[in-house]
Amino acid sequence: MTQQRGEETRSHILDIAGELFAEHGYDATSVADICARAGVTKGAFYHHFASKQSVFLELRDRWLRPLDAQLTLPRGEDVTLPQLLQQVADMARQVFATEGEEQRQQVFLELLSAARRDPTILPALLMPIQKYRELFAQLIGVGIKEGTLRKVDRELVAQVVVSLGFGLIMQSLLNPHGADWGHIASRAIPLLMQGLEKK
Amino acid sequence: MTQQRGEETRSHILDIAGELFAEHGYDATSVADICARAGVTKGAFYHHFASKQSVFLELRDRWLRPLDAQLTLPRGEDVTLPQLLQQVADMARQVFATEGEEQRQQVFLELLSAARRDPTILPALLMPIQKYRELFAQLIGVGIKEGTLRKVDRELVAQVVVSLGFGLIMQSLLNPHGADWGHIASRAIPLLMQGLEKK
DNA sequence: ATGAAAACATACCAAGCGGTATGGTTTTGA
DNA sequence: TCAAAACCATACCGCTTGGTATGTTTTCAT
Repeated sequence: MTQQRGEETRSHILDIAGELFAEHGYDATSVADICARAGVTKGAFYHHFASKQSVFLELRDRWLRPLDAQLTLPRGEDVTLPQLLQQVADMARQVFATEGEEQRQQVFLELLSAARRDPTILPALLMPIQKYRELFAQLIGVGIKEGTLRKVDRELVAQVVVSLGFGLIMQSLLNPHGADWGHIASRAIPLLMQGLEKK
Repeated sequence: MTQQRGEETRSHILDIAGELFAEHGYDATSVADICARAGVTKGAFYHHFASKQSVFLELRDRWLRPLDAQLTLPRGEDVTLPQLLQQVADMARQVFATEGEEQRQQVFLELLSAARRDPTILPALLMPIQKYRELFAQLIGVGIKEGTLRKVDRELVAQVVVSLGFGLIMQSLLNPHGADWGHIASRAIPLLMQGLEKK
């Protein structure tokens, strides 16, 4: 059976590998590097993991799982649209402020390029995006029925919102301290909703 | 002096390297791979290029240059805002339709991850984005003075537009045939401009 | 206490990498 | 025509890499 000490070093190796992948990328990180910073030798590493790639795959699952959970947050039956929007805006703000998000975003790039070489990763990356899109489409639909919003193509609007979020994340990744991305994100959504035209 | 045959094989190597970098990524592409597909040997390769990295840097310049040129396109003194917007929308559509764009977008990812390890690349990536942002901000300013648009934070709107474009590009990269991205892009901009609120 | 299984360390390897040294071939200009 | 320069091929090298084989220590149920 798996013992306690083993599980600790195993997850420790996983953590360190995550750090290094985020810092230098997957290819540029050698198994020796991981072992060195983790304070372990290759013997320990290959006792717990079959290969370097298997570590990456396990990290991928670890990073993708929370995305699913976050999706069901702003749901609810008897809430008004403005409330929901505020919730979404706050959530967007949190994405950029939460501790540990920086690393996750860095790894996101690694996953992106990995998805090209290994297409089996792609659906797992696409799924949350699609879920978000559906969620927003539904939200817009509610707004239209409420009479709060004009009759617009909800699919298109949802696509726009998701793309906007995507772009903001990417930019914050490129230039983390170039702007207050959380602030921008939280202001962008109301702006989108109230529109630009005069009156 | 540089001779003709030399220039041909040189640019041929450059092309092949571009293909392979787009297909498998920079790290996963070996010099031997490039030589093999290009139908040359290492002798030819290292006669024309100092290192593998220098090839990448030259490709980077080749890919970044057209971005600059495109930026000055929609300028002009005596054009109205609607005209400009249509121009921008059409331009956005072209970004996704142009032949060879797929490869450029693939390489964009490579540049993104490379920018992390080599921060000297980053400014060259950030510059076009900032230029676009300034351009749009100026555009919005014109619209406001014209009375076509409400008084809004032009910096914020510009940021939103750029982020939206960024997000669309990234999504089209992830899921090239999942949607008609050109169509979405060309419809998103008018949507942004006319807003969402009733009346 | 003890033996077996789990956890880890050490030493090593074949393969592939970017890059070089050197020598042959083609082109060019005088 | 002919030497010099540009062009390209072959063979090789030092180094790093992911991975393995094997031995040693730690843990734990009996």
